[in-house]
Amino acid sequence: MKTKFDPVLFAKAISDDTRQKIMECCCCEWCSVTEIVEKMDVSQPTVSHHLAILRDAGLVNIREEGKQTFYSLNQDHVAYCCGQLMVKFAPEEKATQIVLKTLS
Amino acid sequence: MKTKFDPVLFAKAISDDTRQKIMECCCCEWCSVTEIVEKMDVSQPTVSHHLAILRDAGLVNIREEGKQTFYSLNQDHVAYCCGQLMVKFAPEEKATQIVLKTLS
DNA sequence: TTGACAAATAGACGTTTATCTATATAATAA
DNA sequence: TTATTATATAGATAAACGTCTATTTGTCAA
Repeated sequence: MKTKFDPVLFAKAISDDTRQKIMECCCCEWCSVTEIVEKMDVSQPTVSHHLAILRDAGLVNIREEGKQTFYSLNQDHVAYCCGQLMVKFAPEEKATQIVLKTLS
Repeated sequence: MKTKFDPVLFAKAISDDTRQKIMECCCCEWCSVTEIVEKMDVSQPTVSHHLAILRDAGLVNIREEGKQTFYSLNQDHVAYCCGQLMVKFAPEEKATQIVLKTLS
């Protein structure tokens, strides 16, 4: 069971270039905050801030280990949100019908 | 042939509540600006402003007819953008593989 | 040609957002 | 305990954004 889909919350969460870069960083692997900071050109507090926004939108998985916190992109939720966007804003597209079957 | 996909441009375009309401208005039918304004609770210039943002993101089709301008949501492009988002941020999801086949 | 209507543009204003530095919190090591 | 490292939080600041009113542009009818 998914939490209720909020299309504006999702869109806002991914609507920033820095956040999309963070999402790319931890798309296919767990990354600590420090590792993410090293790949970005913004400060550590800025990265933490963006991670909080992604977390609030349910877009990242979190694993705490000692003093480190690891993040990974929640691909499942990304796919779900994109599918819901398609249902809402592309209901007559063939691709939407197909996604709908796959996601439900 | 599609114009190059810009995931931040797309996300920004749909990241506002008013714009999403406009998108709903003209999702499945052509609407004049006046018709859209009537269904919304913002001024006509505000609607025009948001329509311009949606237009710049390629998200609406436009048809001019006399003194009226009709807009309709470009569902095809919405589906394309959502699919590209899935490819970028949910590459390992089954749904993404399936969408990819349908969109290409 | 004048008036009315539809839509876009200009400019002002307040809010939100992205960033930074400084600091706090928490965990580990010496 | 104290120092160090990792992350989060607080507060300040500047830029971006959404909205409004006023005006302009363009089309049509009288």
